[in-house]
Amino acid sequence: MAEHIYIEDIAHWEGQEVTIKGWLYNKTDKGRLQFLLVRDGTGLVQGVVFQKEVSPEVFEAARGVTQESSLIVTGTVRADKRAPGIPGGYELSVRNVEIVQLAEDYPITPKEHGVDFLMDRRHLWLRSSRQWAILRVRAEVIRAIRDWLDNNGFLNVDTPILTPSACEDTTTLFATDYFGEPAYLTQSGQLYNEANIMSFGRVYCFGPTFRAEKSKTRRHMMEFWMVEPEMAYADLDECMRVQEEFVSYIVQTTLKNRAHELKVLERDTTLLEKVMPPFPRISYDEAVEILNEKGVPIEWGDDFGAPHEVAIGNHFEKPVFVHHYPTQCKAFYMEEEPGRPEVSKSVDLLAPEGYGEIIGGGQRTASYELLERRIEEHNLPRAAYEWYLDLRKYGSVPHSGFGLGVERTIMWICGIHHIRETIPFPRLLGRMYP
RNA sequence: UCCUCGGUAGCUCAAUUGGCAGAGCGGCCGGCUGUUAACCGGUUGGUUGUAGGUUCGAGUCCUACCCGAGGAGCCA
Repeated sequence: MAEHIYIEDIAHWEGQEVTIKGWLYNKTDKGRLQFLLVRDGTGLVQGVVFQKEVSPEVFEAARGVTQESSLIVTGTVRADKRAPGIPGGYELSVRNVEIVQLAEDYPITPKEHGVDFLMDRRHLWLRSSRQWAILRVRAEVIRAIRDWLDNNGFLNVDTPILTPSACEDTTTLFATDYFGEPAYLTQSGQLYNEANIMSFGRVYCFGPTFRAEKSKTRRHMMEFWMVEPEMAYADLDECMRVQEEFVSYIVQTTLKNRAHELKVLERDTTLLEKVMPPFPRISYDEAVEILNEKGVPIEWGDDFGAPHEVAIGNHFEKPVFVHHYPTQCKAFYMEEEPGRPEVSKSVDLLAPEGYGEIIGGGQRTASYELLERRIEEHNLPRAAYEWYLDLRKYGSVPHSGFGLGVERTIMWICGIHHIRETIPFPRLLGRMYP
């Protein structure tokens, strides 16, 4: 009885008879020779079926099996340089083929398809090599995020998804009914993080966040995942130091553990390999100068649009910090720069290669009076923020934090064009199926 | 919300000035012992997004609507 193995381990089984349980990815019919490309979730391997070497029943099964049928193949593992697959280089001399279920008219062929067609069939599109590779990178990025934070003094403290009010005052919220009271899907766990650090020192929350903005670009989704570390007794410099260590670890770990997947994606990893601390740091003032020199005009005081982020990101080979944005561009809780209240202790991290902002963060104001004033200036409902003000009343400390957009990070690492492919079932403007 | 582009066979697309709606792929049948999105021969396949209008004649022109894509703003 042949042992059931997974394709990712196939190199360990050379010369032995094994069983692989999976689905038919593609087939080449050469008459008396059938090539079955089989996937099992861990990889892709070619089964070779010679008519002379199997029973007529088995050969008929191999000849008649259709794309995406579920099947169990048994055969001997053989090294062969010609063998395609992931990891490739090994193939199966097939002795037996058992069809579990014959798929009829699988709609997604190995040929070209349009976005609308594929998105309507996202539940099936996930089986394609490219999607498989991206989502395996996603899992690795998430694991790296948790590993680094867990191993560097951060405690995972969960923040609520249903919230009574806006965390930030700028963006649109998804509203729902909470037994007669309005409730909103969270757009950030940050304010709760700030409460949590006063108990735990360094914390992070990690979960889905929701923005009801009608953004229709390749970089936006209504539902996306964000990891938000927050640190007591950390200033802006410390915040940047943590970010560059964190991001470098995520990138290097993924390069190491997901090399096959990045190869499937034909990702040129030259620049990713250089993602190591320190990252260049420029002030908003310097960024404005660079932009105007590069012919992407901007006036001091304006926030960056996509073209500005891309231009600055492309100016450097590594991710670049832009710090001290104008106070008016950033959220109400940002700390002011002493002696220069028109700028805040904020920092964004912009990825190279045109991927734009992947982190937003900074030092939060520790002052009760300043926070109180800002809440007023932003016309926020004071009552909803009483608890948040309390944090400045009982042992306030300088503190900093940031939020990393998981999907944008995956886009950058995978080198892909659109954010919709970085999550299994994207929630986009006008699209919530499947 | 605004701007731009698009909707023709299961899929990806073509159709000249308004004049017989086509090709490749897929499917099916046949051939092939090394294919890598195989190849070769045959075959199947249409309410041209919807509703009106102009015209001898509309995929093509006009009006409205629906749907999709890309971008802007905003953001991660």
